[in-house]
Amino acid sequence: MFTQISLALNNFIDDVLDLASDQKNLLILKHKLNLSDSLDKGHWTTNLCLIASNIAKKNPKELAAQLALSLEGIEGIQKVEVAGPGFVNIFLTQPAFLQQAEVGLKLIPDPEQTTKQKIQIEFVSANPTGPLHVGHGRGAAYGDAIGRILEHLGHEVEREYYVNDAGRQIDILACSIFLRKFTCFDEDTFPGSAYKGGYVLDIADSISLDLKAEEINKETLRSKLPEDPEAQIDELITRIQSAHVESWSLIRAQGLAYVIQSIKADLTEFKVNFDHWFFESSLGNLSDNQSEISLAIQKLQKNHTYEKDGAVWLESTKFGDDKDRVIIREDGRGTYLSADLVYHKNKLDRGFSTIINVWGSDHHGYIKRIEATIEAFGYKKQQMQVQLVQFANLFEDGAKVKMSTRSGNFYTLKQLIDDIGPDASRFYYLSKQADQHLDFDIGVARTNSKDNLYYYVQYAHARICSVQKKYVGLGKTLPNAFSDIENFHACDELIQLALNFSFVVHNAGENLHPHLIVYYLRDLAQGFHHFYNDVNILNAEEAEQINIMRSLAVVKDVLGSALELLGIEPLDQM
RNA sequence: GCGCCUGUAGCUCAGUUGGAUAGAGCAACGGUUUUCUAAACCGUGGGUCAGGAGUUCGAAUCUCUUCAGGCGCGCCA
Repeated sequence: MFTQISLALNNFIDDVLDLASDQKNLLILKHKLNLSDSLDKGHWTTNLCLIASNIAKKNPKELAAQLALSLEGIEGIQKVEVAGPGFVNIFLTQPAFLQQAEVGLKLIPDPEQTTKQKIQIEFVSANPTGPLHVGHGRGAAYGDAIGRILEHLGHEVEREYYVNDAGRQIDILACSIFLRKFTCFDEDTFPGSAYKGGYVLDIADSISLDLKAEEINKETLRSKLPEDPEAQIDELITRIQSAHVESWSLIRAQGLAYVIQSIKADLTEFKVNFDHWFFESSLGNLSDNQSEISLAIQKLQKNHTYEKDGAVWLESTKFGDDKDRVIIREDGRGTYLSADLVYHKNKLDRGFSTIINVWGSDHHGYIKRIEATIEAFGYKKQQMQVQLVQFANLFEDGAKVKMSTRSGNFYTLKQLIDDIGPDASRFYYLSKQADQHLDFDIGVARTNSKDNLYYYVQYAHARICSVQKKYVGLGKTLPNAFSDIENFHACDELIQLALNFSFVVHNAGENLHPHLIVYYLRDLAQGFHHFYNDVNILNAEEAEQINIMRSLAVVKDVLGSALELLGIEPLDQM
């Protein structure tokens, strides 16, 4: 019916309203055809006449009366009412209404008709210097859900993880492993800027070297170190690197591989799979003037850079940034930005129409400069969408779970998954808009009651499965169509709610808001639980029962699909 | 100081891009089970949508402003 009605609305716009083409386009863009939020407002409702009256300067109620007349002739429409300031409420015949449920899962508007886009989502991209923690989990759940939703809407999606394997952080990791492996410091003198987590010891144990502990001069290593922790760690890196060239590169490579492997394992357990792992190191080095990074920077240097204080600056202010940025330091090394801007060029060169970056919200100041560099390379900044994700606070029994990355004492994603499972974790991660603070209460996620929204939703799905099983147990076959529907009204509200799935998915996809699906699931589950308590299904009269079972199958399918869009497996029993 | 985000019921949050009477969960109180899973359901109370001004048929939503909170402003990554 959506298609027929929206066709009629377009005809109305063309034939009845006499508009200039830009006014017409505005009207087409702004008017809405929605499922009514309550059945006494009909099944469908449109604000077309309200918008049109604004644009065409005509009386909305007169327009609405005209529109109502032209809609009433359409097959399947029972009556049309003008309501409020000029809404048009459309009531369908019961067969036409239920007919919609038969295609309940088919999205409207149909994805086949929308333009298919090639979209890339880059997310998580945590530095490979330790295990993923609960903050990363939120980005992982979010990016993956967005991917699923966009795929469901018919787009082609690639998921990518950007591995920062070239920077100083990895040197610090390697250094930490070395210091642990050969116990170069006591616990209380261990360098403050080194990684102290237990996993560093695990990595140290996993690496076998020819280097013997006796060959290391710990005295020299520890002597006259700078006070400043950052300078101290840099000095340690230099000393170890130059004294033990081979062992150093072995530790660095194997340590990195170990961490990446554990990150991959955690993500797999979390049911997040990346199509592509992009290594920063693959961009090459600035010292090699034929490397990807050098060539890209040379391109920028033709028009958009200048030298000052011995460094190379990108004129990012020309493209809307707040200040110009250094891309090559005084000492000739690149900045973090230099690699990152080349990475973004690389992504856009690969032909994605849109690239979505999921970043921690503390990076919001970074958006403008990346947009500026995208434009400097000749792309449009609108091709990149940045979605910020706030960190999640963990609570347990009302108290905040303390986390300290510095000491290596933090709640890992793995622990969370082991504790409440990947599905409940994902559900709660996605239960709030991504760029808002999230208070995640593990205690609630463990409980078996209505407090736990996750189980409330799953229970609705499981209950339908259970009724279906009983129904089949009575020797009956699950109906695959409605029958004799003129007077079947028991499930009207439930079906209307189920039909809204299409609109929720579109909305969630357009705005990159997976949390809308969580709230929709809650509403649909609630609608079902109300119904279930009101109606004794298996004692209903035969014809009625068939139609109820058919309706519930639709609701079950929608619940299942919605859960799967969040990466959650629907439960058949609990 | 500049920039971004936020402010909705006691608490945690939704609010379909400006629509009809602002919703839900928790918490509080009262009720529902010889019947398909009570991990459920029903009822009651609870609001100056932070304050103010503006835009229009119509504002929680858009503009301006005040107040309160968070974050970001490196030749760090």
